[in-house]
Amino acid sequence: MPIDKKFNPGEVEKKWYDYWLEKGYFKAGSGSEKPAYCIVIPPPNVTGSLHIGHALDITLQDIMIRWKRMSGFDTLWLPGTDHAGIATQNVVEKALLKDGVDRHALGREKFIEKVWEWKAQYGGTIINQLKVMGASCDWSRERFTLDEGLSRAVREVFVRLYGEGLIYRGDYIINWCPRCHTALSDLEVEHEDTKGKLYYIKYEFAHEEGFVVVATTRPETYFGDTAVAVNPEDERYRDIIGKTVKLPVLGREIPIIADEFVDATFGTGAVKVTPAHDPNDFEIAKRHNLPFIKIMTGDGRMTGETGPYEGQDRFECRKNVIRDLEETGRLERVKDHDLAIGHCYRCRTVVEPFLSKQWFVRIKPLSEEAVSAVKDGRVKIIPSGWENSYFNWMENIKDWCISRQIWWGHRIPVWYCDDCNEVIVSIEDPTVCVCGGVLRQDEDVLDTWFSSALWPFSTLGWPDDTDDLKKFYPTDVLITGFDILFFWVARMVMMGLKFMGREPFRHTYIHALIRDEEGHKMSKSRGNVVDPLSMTETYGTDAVRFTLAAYAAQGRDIKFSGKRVEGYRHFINKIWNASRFIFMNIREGEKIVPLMETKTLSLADRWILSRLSSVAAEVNALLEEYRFNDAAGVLYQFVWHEFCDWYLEMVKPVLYGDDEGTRISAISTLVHVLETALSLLHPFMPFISEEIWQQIPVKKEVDSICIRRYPVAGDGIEDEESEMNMGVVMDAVLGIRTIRGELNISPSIEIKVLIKTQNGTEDILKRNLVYINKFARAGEIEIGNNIELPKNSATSIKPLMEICVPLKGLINVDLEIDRLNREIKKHKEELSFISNKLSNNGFISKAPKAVVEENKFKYNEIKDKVDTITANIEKLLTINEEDA
RNA sequence: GGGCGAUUAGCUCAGGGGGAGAGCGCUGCCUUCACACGGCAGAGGCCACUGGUUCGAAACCAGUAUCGCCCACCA
Repeated sequence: MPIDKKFNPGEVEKKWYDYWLEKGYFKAGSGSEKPAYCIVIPPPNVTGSLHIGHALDITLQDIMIRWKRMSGFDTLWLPGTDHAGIATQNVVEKALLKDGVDRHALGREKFIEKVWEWKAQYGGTIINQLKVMGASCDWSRERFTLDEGLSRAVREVFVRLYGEGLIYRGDYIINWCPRCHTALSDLEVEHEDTKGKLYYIKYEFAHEEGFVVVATTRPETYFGDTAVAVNPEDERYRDIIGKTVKLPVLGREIPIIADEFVDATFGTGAVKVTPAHDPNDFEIAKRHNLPFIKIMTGDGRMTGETGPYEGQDRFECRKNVIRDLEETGRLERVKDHDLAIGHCYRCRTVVEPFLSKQWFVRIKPLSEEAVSAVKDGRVKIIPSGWENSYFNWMENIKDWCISRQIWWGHRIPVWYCDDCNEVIVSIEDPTVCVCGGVLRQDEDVLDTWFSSALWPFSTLGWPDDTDDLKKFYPTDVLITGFDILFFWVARMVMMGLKFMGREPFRHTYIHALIRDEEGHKMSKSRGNVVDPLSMTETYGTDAVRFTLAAYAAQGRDIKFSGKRVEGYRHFINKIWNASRFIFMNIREGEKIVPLMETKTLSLADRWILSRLSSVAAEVNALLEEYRFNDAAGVLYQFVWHEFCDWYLEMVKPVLYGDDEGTRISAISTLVHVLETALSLLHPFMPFISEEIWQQIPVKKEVDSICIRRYPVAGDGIEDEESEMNMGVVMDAVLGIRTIRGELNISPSIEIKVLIKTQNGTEDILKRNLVYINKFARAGEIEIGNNIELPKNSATSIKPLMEICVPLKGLINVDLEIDRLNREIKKHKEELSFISNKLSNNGFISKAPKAVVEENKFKYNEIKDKVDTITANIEKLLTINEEDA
């Protein structure tokens, strides 16, 4: 029964993905009796395209979902996309600009229409790419954060938080991106260590001779100064508190005040206070009732408050200010100074601290509960190392600025009446004010992360009490990268607890970042981005998925390269060819006997079935703990080395032999192990496992491997004795192979082998002569407890046996002597190590009995081995002498 | 400034108180009827450093060094 010589991933992937969709296997059924298992996808940006980080995310989630689906759960993997306010607006804005269209000229409504058009055109891209990766999402439940339902959830949450006083509006210093023209939350600012300068500027007293020197990194902000502050304890400045100084150029008089905040040891100990452009100064100003003067516009240009500098760009202005101060002798000195400059996380522009009226979430009441949820285990963070970061952030959390001065997003559901100053906060759009006046909706939209924070319940139908919500909330696990732990994970916990009264997910598995081959972060500017889709085209999706899983050890970044994927493609190839081999040996029209009905299982059959049992148990246990790399490793080791290298070789004599009974058993075993192994592998490599499984010529209880029952220990046969006996046979084979390999005995030469056995191994070996014969290419094999070993021979000592290959006419005796000497050296080192232990009274008295016994046993074993090898060397030396 | 992580074979990394592991690479042999994207056999490591705990440490603890990351309003 034929199977293609080569595995062709491209064709197969498309075929089976379509098949799965058509059959509706990914659809969750709320009515099902099965227990629920749910994962919500971290919604990718709707304008985005799949990068390698997504690929990892998706692979791990799909492994969990496919595993649970096969394990009898009603699984829901809920997919969707995020409107990604600033990012999307920027993308569309740029595209329009290319056509010479400015968004302001277009107007708000028209612009938003354009974004929706854009979404319609490109929004499907990333969804299709998820499908290429094999993601088994329930596409019938796909959501978008700006959907009607989700928008309703957003309004509901806003209105309720406002009603409870947890949302407020006010003038505060926020982070402002002059390019995106919007406020940003603290999280959206990325600090970058920069080598900057500290400028020392002289402020002259207004009514007497002399001056005070202040130090600043942003000299251009001095136009907004409304005071100079010193520490009240600072002796140097005690006398000048209360005096006034004049600002250079402007001549405006400002007071010298005392405030505890000032660190006397930094700079000159005197600080310029710029309340509208610095968060600390803002606080100082509130304490001292200082005025707030805005010196910069929203796009980073200087205002009329800066006199001659009006209209200049902030950086240009800085240069000019420094130059002018220097020319007028007011720049005392300039010092190198390292500082962290904040950049917009969407466009990399330097952000400005900016006084502005914004909306905020009072976050402390929400964060406290979110902390307890993790502390008492309602939410488990895996790996647990991230808990500290989570607590640290939650405990130092500051109010969340949620308003954005952009157009694409959920518009804030607040209306103002120009006539009576009424403020209406409402879920439904109001038409007119109570006073009959005209209402005007707040111009701002909400932070994208505000809607993402609701994702685990808004997608399930909240605020309605839907069946999905009842069945699938709380979800089981959230899988994502650590980069959005605060942005998203933490906020979902807060919002889920607040509005559902339950945690949004029981586990959150935080995976590492994928880096390039050299360990650098992948970025477009660096040009080291690996495109996962071109990888799947080159190597096949299964290989990419398996690679990602195999490298996804907890807690460490993954260095990724095509070379590694290539390595695992070899594994795919191995699986394909092993299957091909099995199919080749099934006769035309042959009916495969179910394993349970076979009566003549050989040692090899029983051994591989026992191993299969252990492997199934291990894989399940490892997946339960999100140890993807270990699970992948166990499967790799089992399939390649145990199944292919040993078992397939061992059945060959049976398959080509003429004992029909053992052949039938072997075929049953082969098919059973193949089918089970493919099932175990399916979550990791869905396509090839389906392709091969579909071709296995047995009666199937289901139409796809993806809904087959996931194997457990009972799918094999636990048989310790067979594993032990097989170990003996393997030892014999390995011993002979070592001799052959190291003494370079050509494979074409058939050798004679003598094995001197002890303690019942004689029987085991005699019963399994066929294997030794084949693996060792031994013609004549003599086995027995009391056989005489010839002098002129190469030897290999294994537990319970001494293997002997007569050398006469085969090889150089010196070569064997060298080899044995090397071996004896190794053993002697080991021996002295153990003997040191055993002669240590502390060890004998304090170490566990079993450990002591084990060491004694080992000592004797190695001692015997050394003695035997020594004797063998003696014998060989005698021969050399005789020859000479 | 605070916190976290890493340091194990040439490379990439698992492991985690009693025998140093894997993959790739390397060396030798093998074009054997599933697979050369293969098979067999090998070589290769004071598990970063210094102390401590212990009968026993690569593992646990403390410190040091180097690298990386996260958080942070000292102008």
